[in-house]
Amino acid sequence: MPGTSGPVRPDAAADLAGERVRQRRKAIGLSQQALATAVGVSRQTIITMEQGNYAPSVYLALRVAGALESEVEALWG
Amino acid sequence: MPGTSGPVRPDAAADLAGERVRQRRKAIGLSQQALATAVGVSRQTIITMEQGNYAPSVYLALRVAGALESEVEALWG
DNA sequence: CTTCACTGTCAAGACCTCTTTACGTCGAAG
DNA sequence: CTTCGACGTAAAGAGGTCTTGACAGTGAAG
Repeated sequence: MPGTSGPVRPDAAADLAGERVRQRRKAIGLSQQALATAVGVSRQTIITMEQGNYAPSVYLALRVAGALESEVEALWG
Repeated sequence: MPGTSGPVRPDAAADLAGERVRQRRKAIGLSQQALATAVGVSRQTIITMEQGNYAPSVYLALRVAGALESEVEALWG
């Protein structure tokens, strides 16, 4: 019983994905709302995602990576 | 209200990811149980994943991609 | 025929993703 | 000082992920 239940979360190390997403978003010049709209989710979702300690679905991750002109492995790997 | 709620799922087209995972797993020569153990989840999770219509967390996707010597974008993109 | 590995189905339960609404702060204008 | 955009927090609710355990079908091997 790894996590006992619930979505698979980040391994040991920290959850740096959120910070990477935030930096990439700012680099692209998008507001949280703009990114949210671009990937089709609520602003809350983006906020939570950047806050870390959050495991989005692969599909959301793929969309975000796309909107940020990056790759899933680069942001969450 | 895109999906109204719940994890972001695949867009329009079919959910071919499951089939890709299955083919890659067999190509590598792993049983569902072996893959499950390798990525640290239950066999049920692998079964459901190959069945399609399922949106794993990015982290699980990354582990599966790793175990199958592939990439997230290649399997779920 | 019995055994065993592999695959699949069903189901209850714990924890989580994502939504919507509402409210609070801060800095940059006007 | 008021307004507005961008960010943050809180909280309730629908629906999903992942777990465990039990049970069943298939094909290969003894």
